Amino acid sequence: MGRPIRTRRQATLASLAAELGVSRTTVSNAYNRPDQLSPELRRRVLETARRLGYPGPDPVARSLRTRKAGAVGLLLTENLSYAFRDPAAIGVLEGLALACEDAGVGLHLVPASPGREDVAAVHRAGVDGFVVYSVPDDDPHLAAVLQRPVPTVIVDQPRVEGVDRVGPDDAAAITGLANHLVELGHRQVGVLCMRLARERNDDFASVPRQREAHFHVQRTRLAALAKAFEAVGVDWASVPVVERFEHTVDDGASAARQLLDAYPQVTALICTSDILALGALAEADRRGLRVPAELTVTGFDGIAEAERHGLTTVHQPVLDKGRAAGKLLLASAEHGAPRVITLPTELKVRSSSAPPRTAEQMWFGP
Amino acid sequence: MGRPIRTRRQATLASLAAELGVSRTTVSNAYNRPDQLSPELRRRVLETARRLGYPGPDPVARSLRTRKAGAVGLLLTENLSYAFRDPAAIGVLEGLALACEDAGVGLHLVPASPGREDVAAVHRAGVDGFVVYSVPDDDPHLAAVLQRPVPTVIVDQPRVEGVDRVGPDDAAAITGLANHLVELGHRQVGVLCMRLARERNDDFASVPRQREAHFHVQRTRLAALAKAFEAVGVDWASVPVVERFEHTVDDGASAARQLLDAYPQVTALICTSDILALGALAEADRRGLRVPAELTVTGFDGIAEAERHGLTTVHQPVLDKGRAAGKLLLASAEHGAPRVITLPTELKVRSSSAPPRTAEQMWFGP
DNA sequence: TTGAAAGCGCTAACAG
DNA sequence: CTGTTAGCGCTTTCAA
Repeated sequence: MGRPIRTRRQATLASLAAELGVSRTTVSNAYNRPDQLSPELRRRVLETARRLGYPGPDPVARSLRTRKAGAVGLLLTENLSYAFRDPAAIGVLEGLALACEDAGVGLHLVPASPGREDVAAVHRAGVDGFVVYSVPDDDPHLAAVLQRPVPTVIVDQPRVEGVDRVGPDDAAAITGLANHLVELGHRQVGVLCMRLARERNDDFASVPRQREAHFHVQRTRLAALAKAFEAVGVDWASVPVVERFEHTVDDGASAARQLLDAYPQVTALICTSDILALGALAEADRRGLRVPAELTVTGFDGIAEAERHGLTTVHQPVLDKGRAAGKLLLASAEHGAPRVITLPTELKVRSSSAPPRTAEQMWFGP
Repeated sequence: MGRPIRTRRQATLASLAAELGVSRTTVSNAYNRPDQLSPELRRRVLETARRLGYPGPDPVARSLRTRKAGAVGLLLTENLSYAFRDPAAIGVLEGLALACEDAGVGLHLVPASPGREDVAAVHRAGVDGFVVYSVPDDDPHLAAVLQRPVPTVIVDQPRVEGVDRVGPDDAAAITGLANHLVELGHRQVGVLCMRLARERNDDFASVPRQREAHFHVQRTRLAALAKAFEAVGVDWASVPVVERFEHTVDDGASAARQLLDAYPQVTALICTSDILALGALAEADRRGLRVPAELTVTGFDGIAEAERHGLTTVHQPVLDKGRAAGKLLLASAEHGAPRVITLPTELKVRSSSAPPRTAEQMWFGP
């Protein structure tokens, strides 16, 4: 509650109409179509409403009748905290919220705990459509969303046949980054990536595991990296890839540690997110490895903190991504072909990447 | 849309029941009370549902019937972007989202643009209660919320008679900070504060303006500062207070510039938020003023970045604040007295505060 | 301008 | 375990 005792919803539109001796239509019009009745009558209706403590038409009943909930649902998988701690996710959320605000509709965050397979929350959400942000291919909540007879837009992943999608061209984006490293001369690289499946594996990821990853984005980026490096003769099976279930700077650091401990010869650490890369930078610092002189580190996303740290990365317009998803959903006219919006990305070469130290330099110094 | 042509909601619970030759109750039970019918029958119901493309009970209709929307509304005033860019606000949002997730209810962000007085969105939101986060005393959206017959919890501000509230003890918290500065010997201080009213004033704020501020938090903090400094003989009317409408690091910097240009003798800059303080720090750096040797700067909130910059500040548990608000709202049993949860705060003395330089030091160096 | 009729789709007693 | 009965509170043709 919050305020003094409030008797349970006393007045309804009907009781108000009765009190006034007019029809329900008239009262309804007083609220929804002011031009449909005399100002004088309207004033009387509203005043009586105030006197009776009638709070105006019940939003749920109205929604049932109009078949419009006035809200869009947002499905974020995994612990909500990650969404609120990753600047890239916050950017998407902000963009989406902005689009909703422009349209005057609410944004309903669906409670989707990872553990509790609480698909019911999806069924219970009174919304006109869903935006699904970056979930695994086999997410049960996503399945539940797709069952609902409302429009859906997926951001980033997964790719579902026939469903609208907004996201970057991951393969192209990371290929550009890989080419940058190839041109610099890196051949001994290592990769730090985010979770590849719903089951935890804080360890090296085998090639089959990479190929079968349940997260489209990671799968695509790894595949593109493999292709780019194999094109210059690198045997991808020999490239160490370390996976982390949680997406934090600390996990990035521990992943870098695990990788560098086992493969000290690596000259470049490619991270599939800036958060992980920031951790890698911290770990390099901890072991006294100079970046980029002794180790190149790259990220992905282009968050503000990456810029402050001079991280070479791929920037993607997260705010626009969220906004585009919202607009797409809200513009959902009946349409045939699913729509796909591919956002531009930009390679940001900064001070964390440089040519690898040659063996000679290793011995005689730079 | 998103997927191939989908005929408009064909099946309903009733049509399914008819098709199966059972009553609506039975179908409803198949979804909501599995233990109320034979597994065999339930299986048949669910299978037929799938065959007919029945997506399960309509959430809005269910809400109307059960009188439970399964969501709580969140009213954030002002441009949404500020909420998503202030770490303190994000923390509150995260805590609230967590509480909602625990309870399995959705979190509905109400679109409340500052300009467009779109109070309708508040009326349209199908929610079981509202959390209002930090809005001005005279916010029309808040008024609309209080009109709705659902529980409400206010976070931080304003204080409304009879409404549940969660927040820190601002006066006590900032008094602790003021005493710290007083003990260090500061008497010539300046203040950087956030907006004091809904109309913009990016300039010095007169004492009357401070006293009549429409934002309870700012008003309280300024009053407490005044009291603490007047207690040691400082004439508050002579203390410069610069106000900024927007809450960004850049605005903090420009405010600091404006203040220091006019009052170069100031030895300490008290900022009512870490964001503003971070800007002040940047400005001090820009003009070559060493902190804390030549200028003391303090903040409020205790965000992570403040810690990285060694900012002396008052820390408040923002995540707990959001979570507490959610729990309070969701626990809303009928109750008499409004509840108030006061969160603990902690003065964090770090490296941005030190005794003021004496005149002697000014001439002869430290 | 105003009113009467007809549900939107579902759940909750309660009785069988 | 299943069905019958009654609305939840509102909007919306269509007439008057």
